[in-house]
Amino acid sequence: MVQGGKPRPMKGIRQLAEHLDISIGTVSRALNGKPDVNDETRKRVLAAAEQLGYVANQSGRSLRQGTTNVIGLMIQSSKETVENSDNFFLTVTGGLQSVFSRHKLDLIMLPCPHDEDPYEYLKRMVARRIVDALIISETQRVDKRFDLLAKAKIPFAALGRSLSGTQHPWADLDFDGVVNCAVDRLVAHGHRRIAISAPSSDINLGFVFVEGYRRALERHGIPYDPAMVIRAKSSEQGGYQVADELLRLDDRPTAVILIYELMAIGLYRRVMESGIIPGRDIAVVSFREAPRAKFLQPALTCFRTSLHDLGVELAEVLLSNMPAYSQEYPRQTRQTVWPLELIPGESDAFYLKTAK
Amino acid sequence: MVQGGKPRPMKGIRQLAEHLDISIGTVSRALNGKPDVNDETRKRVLAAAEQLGYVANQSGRSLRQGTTNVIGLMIQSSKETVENSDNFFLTVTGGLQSVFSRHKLDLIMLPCPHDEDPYEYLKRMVARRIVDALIISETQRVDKRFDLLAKAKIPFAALGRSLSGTQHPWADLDFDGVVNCAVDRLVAHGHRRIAISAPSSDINLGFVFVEGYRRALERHGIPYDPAMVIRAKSSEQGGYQVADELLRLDDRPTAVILIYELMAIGLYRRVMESGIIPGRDIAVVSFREAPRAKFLQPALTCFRTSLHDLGVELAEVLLSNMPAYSQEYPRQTRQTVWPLELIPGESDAFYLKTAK
DNA sequence: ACGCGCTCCGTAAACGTTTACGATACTATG
DNA sequence: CATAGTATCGTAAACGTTTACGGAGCGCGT
Repeated sequence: MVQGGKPRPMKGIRQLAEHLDISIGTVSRALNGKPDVNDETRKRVLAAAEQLGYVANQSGRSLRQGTTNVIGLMIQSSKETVENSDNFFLTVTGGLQSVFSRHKLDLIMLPCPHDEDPYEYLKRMVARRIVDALIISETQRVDKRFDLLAKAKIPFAALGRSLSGTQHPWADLDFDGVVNCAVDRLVAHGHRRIAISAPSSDINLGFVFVEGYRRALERHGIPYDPAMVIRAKSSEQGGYQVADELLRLDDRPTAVILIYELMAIGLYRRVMESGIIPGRDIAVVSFREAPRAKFLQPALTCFRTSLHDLGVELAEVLLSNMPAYSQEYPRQTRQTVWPLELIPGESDAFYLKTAK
Repeated sequence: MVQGGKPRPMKGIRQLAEHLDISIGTVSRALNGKPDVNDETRKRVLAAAEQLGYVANQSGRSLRQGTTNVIGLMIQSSKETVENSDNFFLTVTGGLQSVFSRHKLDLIMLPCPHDEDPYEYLKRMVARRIVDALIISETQRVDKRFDLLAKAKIPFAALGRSLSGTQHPWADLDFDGVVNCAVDRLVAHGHRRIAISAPSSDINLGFVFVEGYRRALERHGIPYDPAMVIRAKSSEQGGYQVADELLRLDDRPTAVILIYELMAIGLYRRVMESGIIPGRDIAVVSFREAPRAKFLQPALTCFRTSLHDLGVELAEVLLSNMPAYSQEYPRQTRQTVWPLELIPGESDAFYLKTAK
């Protein structure tokens, strides 16, 4: 019977060792599942650790092994993001964690303060060595952070593509595919004057979206008209504003593609104020489905995907780039575009009599 | 001219020291602003550190001083939270950071995985000693986490009150005040049959909300009817469901108080399906303003507050409980209820002809 | 000359782990 | 019986900091 003393506050592995009358090295090996330890003693150690509530001090461990078992997810939480993201991050985080937890990796979120430069913030976080690897989000078209991370030799992956070196690993929603599908559908309905909304910030997804739109038009032989691209915030207000600008045009579009579904709420509101009914007088197709807009009438045609699974994918992209896990997650491609599924509604259900 | 060698990869304070030909102790003191160092040498050290890109290894520092300069904000991101929180956390986080950054404290968010018990998760995080202090959110009515944190002697504050020991520091929205104001307003309009929605989870704010409602009714001599309390998720769907249940009642209420504004969207939708117009046939008052619902017609009567400032307040509550900062943030009270401001709309603007 | 206080700096211990290495006891093999 | 091999364990160094302690140099008053 070793069973000695009541569980006093545990100081460290040393106390645990002398409580068991075993050397500190063996205790460490037992706890970490190293082979050089007798099954019997390992059981004793684990039991005692459980009973005394011992857990390894992360600082000591990190200092020794140079690893923290923590993955960081940097989010900007810029003013626009806060208003729009609609729990985008929390959902993706769920997917990330479902993978990481299998490897005893913890995910923490690193919110960059509004008043700090994201680049400087990231630099600080990298320097602090509080995480083993990083996921960055809201990638800009050219994003200095990629160079910083590459130079610091810290494994990373991006949620969202970027032009800064295409060899960087990332996972991104399939903006190309979505906008292609939307244009195809609208053209098949007879539309040739199709407007599109783009985010007001210089986040890269906006460029990808508009470029895909442009190429899709080209494929159908429709000339690209810059007046058809409306920059607006990705919120209800933004949608309202988009509708406002479109109504003001001389040559009004017959269809509009929105980059974020919340915008549809504002757009519906504005066009209805002018007696225009979506799905009858104007076709509306929106990018990503938001739980919010399910109540729109007529039902919005939009695209859906599992953000949770996107998180899973992104986690695997990252792990394949971490030396300690790369053999477990082999990869041929380091970039993935994540597909979305069309949800047909009634907002683009009417056929336009082709003029020509 | 000390200026030697090109900036090779920095290993630690030791290399920095021998680069400067100064002892390692002095370098440390210089970097940390300790008094026992000549101004001249301090400048040299800081310059060299900047030039060589040296930053202290956090693990080493933490190990030595037992402090990390990191504050953790635990969020549950349960299924319900993910759907509702509507960037609640990101906004509060902004306020938290604006205070913490003044003290060189970094905030990280700790999202508890869906499949892990929050208590166990918190225990792990505490044990890891990755943070100096913790903020927990979504407090339950009885929340074991308070005992855990108290026993671990780690400074903490809660976003949301709890019954588990009223001496714990927290900041919370003024549910009492809001529901009182709402009831008063409705009663003044002649309503006496007032329904209320409550969250389906056992988060404490639900209890506070309903209890406040109950006391307010009592104050007006209106008997409390359990049938008037509808449990539902705090989402559009939940609002839809609330309306559904209310319409099914024999003795329908003439007014309803919602705990979350998003619910109003679903509720509007459902009652309108039955030809009932909010603000004419039924009075609707909602708790917290969400940017989403601004487009509702008729305009919703609800309550607004600055979640950013709530974050500031909460940060100060926490700091006042951390020994290193408590003299800078002295406090008489450790709990604060955060006020909200009524935004009158038209959804409760009609006067009921008092029956009696 | 002596002592005292002050400024500045170097030395070394300590924080809690992990792990390379060697030591011991025991088993199997010749 | 000698030797090699194996299983298990103890020892001690190392990770990068911070900081208590003491020492050197200096000025100044007695």
